[in-house]
Amino acid sequence: MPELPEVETVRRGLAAQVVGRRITKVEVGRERSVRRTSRQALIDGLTGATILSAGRRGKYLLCPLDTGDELMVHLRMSGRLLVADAGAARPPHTHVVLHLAGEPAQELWFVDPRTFGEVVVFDPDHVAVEVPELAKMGVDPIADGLTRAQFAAIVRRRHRQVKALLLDQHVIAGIGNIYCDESLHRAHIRWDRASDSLTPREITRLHAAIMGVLTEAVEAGGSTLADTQYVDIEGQGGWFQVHHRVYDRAGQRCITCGKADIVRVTVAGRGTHFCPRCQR
DNA sequence: AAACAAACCTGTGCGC
DNA sequence: TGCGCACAGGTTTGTT
Repeated sequence: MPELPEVETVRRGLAAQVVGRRITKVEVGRERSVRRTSRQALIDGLTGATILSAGRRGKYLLCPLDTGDELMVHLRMSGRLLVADAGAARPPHTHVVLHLAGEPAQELWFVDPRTFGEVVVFDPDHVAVEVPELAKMGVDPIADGLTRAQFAAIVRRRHRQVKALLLDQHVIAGIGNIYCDESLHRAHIRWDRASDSLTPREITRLHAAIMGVLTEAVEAGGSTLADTQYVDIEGQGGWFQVHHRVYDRAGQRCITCGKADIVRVTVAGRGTHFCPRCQR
């Protein structure tokens, strides 16, 4: 579910509400959410620790602790982080609860119906062993910055369908299905173009589209679809979905050209939305 | 190297 | 109203 803009919105919520607070107690309901290590490892690693900051790399949330360890949360498809007053009724599928010291006492809930997401505490000195994908992650367009020259090198160096390339977290970190389709539409490029066939002008357009879409989506607090699955740490939805031009608009008239209908195809199991007239 | 299918799970929305 | 199927913001693994 959440892509870079949604995870960044959650990160900002953590920075505003959770950073600086001490974790007084940890509850783990469903062990699957902490499967990378164990229930006990999470409890031992977090109890008594203070959260020093809230960072993000791609779709990974990373919070250094005063113990020297680091808290990592990945929301995957259906994960949510919510802050609530201590003792408040918890929603279904609340698998991890961190009790936060302070006035008022609050709780940070990890809620995840599909249980693809995970919570883990790791030692950053052993990141390559404990969270190996972090070491292999590509450039984050917002956190790291991504210049046109860097982007040009990335697309020219490989021969891949451009959609698959944009979704590959080892290459560029943070773009998911929504923002991929929206960026390709904004750049007027079809999903199945070979990355090394893009002209310099197309590379310029696509780079600008990615940076623009992601930046605007972060400013909008991300996208909350009809199922209202994604919400920020206070339970509020984002509103970038009102700017979607292709995602989830199959069969509807293209807003850009006004002359063709949005087409949806399945590529590698992912719904792919585009305008056959605008994108070539 | 690149592309696809399946796997991991639960919930929802749709057609019948 | 109920049933069964398709599908969902992600990532990994195995197979062509």
